Amino acid sequence: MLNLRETIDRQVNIALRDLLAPEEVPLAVCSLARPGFLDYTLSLPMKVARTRHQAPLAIAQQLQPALAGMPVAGLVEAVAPGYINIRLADGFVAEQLSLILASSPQTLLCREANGQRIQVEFVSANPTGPLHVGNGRGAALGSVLATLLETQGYDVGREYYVNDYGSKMRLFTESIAHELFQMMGLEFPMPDDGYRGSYIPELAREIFARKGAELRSVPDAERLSIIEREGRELVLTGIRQSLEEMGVSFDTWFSERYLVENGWNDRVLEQFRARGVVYDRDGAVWLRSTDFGDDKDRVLVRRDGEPTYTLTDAAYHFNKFERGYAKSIDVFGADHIGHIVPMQALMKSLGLPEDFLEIIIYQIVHFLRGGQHVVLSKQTGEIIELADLVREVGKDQARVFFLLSSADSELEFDLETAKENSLDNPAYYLKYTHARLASVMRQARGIGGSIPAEARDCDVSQLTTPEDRELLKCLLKAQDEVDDAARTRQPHRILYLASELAKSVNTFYQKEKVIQEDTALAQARMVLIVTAQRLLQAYAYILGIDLPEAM
RNA sequence: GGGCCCAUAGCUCAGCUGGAUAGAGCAACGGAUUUCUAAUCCGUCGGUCGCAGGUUCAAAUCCUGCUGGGCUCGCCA
Repeated sequence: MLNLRETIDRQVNIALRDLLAPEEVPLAVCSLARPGFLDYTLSLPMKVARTRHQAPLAIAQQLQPALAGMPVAGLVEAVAPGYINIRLADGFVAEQLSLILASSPQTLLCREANGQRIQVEFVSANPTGPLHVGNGRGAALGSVLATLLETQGYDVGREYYVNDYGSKMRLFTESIAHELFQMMGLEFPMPDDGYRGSYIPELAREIFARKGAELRSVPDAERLSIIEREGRELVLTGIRQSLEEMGVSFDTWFSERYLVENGWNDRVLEQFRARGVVYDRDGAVWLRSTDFGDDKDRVLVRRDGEPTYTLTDAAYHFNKFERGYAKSIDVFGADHIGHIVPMQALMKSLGLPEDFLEIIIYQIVHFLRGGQHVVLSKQTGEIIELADLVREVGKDQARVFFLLSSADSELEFDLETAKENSLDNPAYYLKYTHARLASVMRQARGIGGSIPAEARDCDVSQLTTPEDRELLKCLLKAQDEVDDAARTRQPHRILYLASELAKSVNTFYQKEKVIQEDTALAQARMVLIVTAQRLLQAYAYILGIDLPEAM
């Protein structure tokens, strides 16, 4: 599908080539005019009025004739206080509708492959327990962002970083061991900061059932590594499963342990040494990260010889780079907000490209039930596991509700509303709208009407009501909006676009009859409905939600 | 105290490269149903865009300061 702004800008620049000074050219960009209709507007006259010592309106009038000749233009008007409004030519609009009809929901909003590889890393919760409801927001944002970037032609890798090395993992293992050893009639002390969730005894029982005999026959040290391996696998299986239930899948599950055991830390440390950005102090190895914008230097290797997460993070991102990614977009929760500066300093100190790492932080989610804030704790009996949430409200409802606000804003997730079939539930609204359109198509086919596959001959001039024009506007601006959403990394905007489209469809539906005498108007309306449905499906594809044929 | 995020209608939130009268849903009130799905639609009510400066022909949008809320500041990850 065409990016209209780009297309129009190009034609504007050609039309005005001889009328603009070089420094004025960048100002010749159009945007969608505000109130209704399909006009694209150029505010250039007001921007150049001062340097030209002319009234904006006079400049607009002066440029108008040249623009009137553009292929995209139907009507070009100079209006006060100095805008030039460009109404699209009907033939051009019909061509756009044709492009939509010729596309599948998966390809409709897609641009050509650009050969660049981008990784989106998201969720990446420690494999020391099941996913928490809060992880759902990262799952939704990351998965939709990944698909959104694919529409822009990127080769996207979805990755989950498994933090299966280090002190957290040891605590996890020892917490299970404490339970498990009891079952075996042995003793193992519960670590001070051990994990105390009810899933720990469950894991212990599970491992005991599967590996009990083996555990009896091996020495203590080996027992712990068996427990660690088994515990990790069980937890990861659960995590993978609850993400799948939310419609989220990954291309790679990347192990931290793998990094460490395959010498990536050492490699990166050597690199740091070669670049002269490390020093030894108090028995530890430090990175001079303050040279790269950090507010303090960071320890890379602890006094006890163990690598810090800082070193492993450096190794991990260096590894991503070595795997051929031009960029890594990491999606983190608000508790990682303080990591941005140190992480970027790390990238700089490694000599990675300036724009290699992008970090998206999403703010916290508040859950509500019946208008009351839900306190997430086992004591209150409220659900805290993502899997339970998805089971309660449904996959699509969960995805949609996690996208209800921009990642930068905190989010209120109302569990009751998510289950309701009402207007304040966008998931149902989208589904209902699609089913309604599908029903119209069925009726049209039933009475021998044809569903158009081609719109080039569609007489767009028939579409004159505000409802017609509003729907056309939704269709034509779609690619521009999606490109913007991808560029600014704002997946939630796709949900808003879909809801806006659905609203326009329903308003149109209520006001205008589609199935009627076979006239030019009826044909044009049918094209409008079919393209609207296709676009709705394209948005749903990016959002990862399913739209039913009937409800 | 430092860093980052947020502050827009009674509530929850959108608001794209600054542009023409600041939008949506909910809530409140009033309408539409012999009809292609009323699980819908229309209308009314509702705003000093946190405050104060600045830049600009033009600021919710950009800059500075302030106020309030959130997250975060480990040789944990």
